[in-house]
Amino acid sequence: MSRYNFRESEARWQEVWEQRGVFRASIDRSRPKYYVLEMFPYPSGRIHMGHVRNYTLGDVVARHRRALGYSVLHPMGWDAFGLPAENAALERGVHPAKWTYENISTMRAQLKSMGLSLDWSREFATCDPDYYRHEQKMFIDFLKAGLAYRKEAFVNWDPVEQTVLANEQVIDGRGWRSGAPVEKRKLSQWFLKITAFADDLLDALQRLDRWPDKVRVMQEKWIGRSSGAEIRFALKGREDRLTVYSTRPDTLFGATFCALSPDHALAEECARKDPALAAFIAECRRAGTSEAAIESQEKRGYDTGLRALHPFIPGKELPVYVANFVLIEYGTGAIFGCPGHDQRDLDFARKYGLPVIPVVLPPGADPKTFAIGDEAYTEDGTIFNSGFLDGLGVEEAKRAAGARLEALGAGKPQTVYRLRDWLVSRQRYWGCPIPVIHCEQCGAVPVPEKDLPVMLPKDASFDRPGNPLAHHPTWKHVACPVCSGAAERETDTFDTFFESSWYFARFCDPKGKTAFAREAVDYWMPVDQYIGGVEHAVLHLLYSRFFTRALRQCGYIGIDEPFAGLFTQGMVCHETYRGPDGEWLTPSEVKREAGTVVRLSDGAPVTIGRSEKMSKSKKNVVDPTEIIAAYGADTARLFMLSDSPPERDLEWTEAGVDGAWRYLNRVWRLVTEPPVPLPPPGTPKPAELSAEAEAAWRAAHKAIAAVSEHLEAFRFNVAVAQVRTLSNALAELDGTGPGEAWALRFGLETLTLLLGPMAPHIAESMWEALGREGLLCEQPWPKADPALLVEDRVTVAVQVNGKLRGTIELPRDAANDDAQSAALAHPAVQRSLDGKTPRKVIVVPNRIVNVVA
RNA sequence: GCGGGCGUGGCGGAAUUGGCAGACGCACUGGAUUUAGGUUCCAGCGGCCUCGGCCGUGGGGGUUCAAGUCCCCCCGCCCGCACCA
Repeated sequence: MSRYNFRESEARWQEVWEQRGVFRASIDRSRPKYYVLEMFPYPSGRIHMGHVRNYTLGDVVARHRRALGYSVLHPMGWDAFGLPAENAALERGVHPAKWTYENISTMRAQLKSMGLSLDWSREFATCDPDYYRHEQKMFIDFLKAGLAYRKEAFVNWDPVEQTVLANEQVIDGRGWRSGAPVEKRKLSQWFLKITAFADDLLDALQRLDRWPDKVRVMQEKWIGRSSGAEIRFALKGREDRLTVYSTRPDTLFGATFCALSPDHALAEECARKDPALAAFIAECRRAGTSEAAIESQEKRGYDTGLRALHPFIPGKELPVYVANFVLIEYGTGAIFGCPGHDQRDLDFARKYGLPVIPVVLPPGADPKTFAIGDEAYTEDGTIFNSGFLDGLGVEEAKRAAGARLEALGAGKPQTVYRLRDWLVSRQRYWGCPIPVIHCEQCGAVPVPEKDLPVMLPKDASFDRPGNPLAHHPTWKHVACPVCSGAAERETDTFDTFFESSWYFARFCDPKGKTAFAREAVDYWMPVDQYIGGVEHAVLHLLYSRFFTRALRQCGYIGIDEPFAGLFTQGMVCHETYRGPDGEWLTPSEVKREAGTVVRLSDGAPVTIGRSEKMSKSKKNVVDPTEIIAAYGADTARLFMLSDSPPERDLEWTEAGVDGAWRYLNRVWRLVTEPPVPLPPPGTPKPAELSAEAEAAWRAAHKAIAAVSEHLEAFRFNVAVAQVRTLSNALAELDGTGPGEAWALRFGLETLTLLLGPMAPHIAESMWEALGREGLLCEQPWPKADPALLVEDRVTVAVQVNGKLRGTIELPRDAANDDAQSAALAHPAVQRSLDGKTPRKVIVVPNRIVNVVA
């Protein structure tokens, strides 16, 4: 018995594909184009199973589309700037560039071992100056177009490391490495004006009909368009006014307090005269900056002593608090509190003994007795206790209140977005330098185009706290491009989402002197199918949508939406293991033994934990390289596609990999050791087919139809099951009857073609073993004959009162009367009816007969 | 806290979108062949059962001739929340 030699085979086919350049993309106007893109990887060091899954899914799409006759673009590159490179520099003394490019070469080799149908000639890394020079020019164009600007914003500042921390690096108010209490600091930073496109980004979501609904909903919520009113409260004894935003101006008569964010200018002003308030504000700032942290903590406040005057009720004063649940980033950073109709306000009012005035009456409630208990009433109803608004519905009252505010000069209706402008400044070394020069005389001046790119200095030092670019002895000192006086470079670099917001368009012409060759971009864009993790559902995808619009406005490209189709894959998970001392163990450190799991080294008992996303911290990782070395890429790919639907989490199991491996060997035997010799390739269908031959022939056509349909719909697990169903049918054939050897060849060739996108190496070998000319990956996708998909006879279920009592065989499309009488004649039906006369019989042709007694 | 998603045998999952629940696998059980090689082949495999059936798609209610699928309420788990990428 000859075993399939995957090592020899995979290496050979990969070389053949590369030598013949079969996956090279080119503009070909005689065919429809198809651009398949998987989210490009961050070069962290080695590929992980998430990559294997992502790139397997994309490769199935790419190979399938190629077989369907499309001109396919399927490129690969590296999202190469980012924090981990700097951490490596700090921890191991490796330069970020060296670390990054070495990782890239390791990971490139790993990806190549997967046999992906990529056009490697288009590869680039975003840290290549030839890449990032273009985004520096884009930024300058954005500046000119008013899409980039500078303003002050709060950051998490680690006083020991002298650096800005990400929210995830702040743990319990302290820096993750230094342990020092994190300060909120205001820094002057660069922003991109994504809010300028808020309405368009929101409205265009409706047209992205090949995106998952959940992603569209997430983006919709993220943009968070709301209409309400801006209300300007007069302050007792002061000239200035307090501006708040509310989505519920209809509840203004129920207002019993106002509240400021701890970061509000007025709060800071009051704190200068009130040390206890200053202490309260400091405490709020320590509690964490993320929206999650702020909104889930206990509501607390501090009375500033200021009193706001109600715009509609003369003489009514509202206390002004500083409250920890008011976000500075949303609206105006100040609110009015209506405890009756907002849960947060209610919690706050109860805690501080503030009055609760209901102003929205639920339908059917009695205005004399209706009162608010522990729950605020947030549904629709009729306004009451509200002067001129009484009797209106919530929506009319919003409009009426807005109009009255405007008439009084105390506010106006307003639309507000949750979406904030994109802060792109990072105080880091390993990123694209922001091409601006700061001059005392001339202000912030863009670097002239002839001086681009602004390159990172190679000789930065990472051994002391702070931004290496800022410390560099010479790099930042330059002459002002306008007045030639002494000036300094901007030492901030771009957020790495900047690079990933346009790489997809660069792949159309990756070596061009300008960012985009219009001909190539116009031909290939948009991406027809984009594939990646849901974790990017909002930020990366929204930034890319914005960036594409900004590039269009600046004349770079002609489209708005970068990704016509989107697919978000699930995570790769694995069981977790803990040894006797509670320490995490990797799957390779344990073994299964008689139903339990023990440690490989000493047989100590191991506790099995639930399956979780593979992560270094829990050690539940399986290295793709080891799997590919042990089983081959095809087995790994097939397992990735089997069982779990691609959008759901996949559990990696040893048994599942074995199953995929056994299946491929089984298929190999089917092709190389058929029960009878196969007729030569191209033999015409014989006139006579045995019943078995006919069944196998039909099974092949059904498999073509089913696999095609499921591949289109991203149901790859079902497509794999259908391929297996075909191999089961072919294994049944003994080949001796009329036409059976022919049917077997037809079935095996079909099987090979269908398996091609999933397990491309073994499929090439099968094609060769079947004696066919040419490369399998260049064969057209097979077509199913619709006439062979339907059977002459069908099995129809027979129910009595909706319960299954048996089945009957009928000719296809039999008359309803025939179906009915056949069903009534069924012994089980007679038994169930027990002499009763059926009241009604429902016949669904070719499916079911339901006898209602 | 807010937002999003998911619950079907021991396990992963399937089910022409309202029409035979459990396709295809994994695990397991019995048998055959080979037996030191990540074998292969055959049979069985939701639960209960008086062998005629009864119960079963997280739980409870509803619509319908018919519900995993549609509607209402509840429970559990997972993910995101703006400087990780």
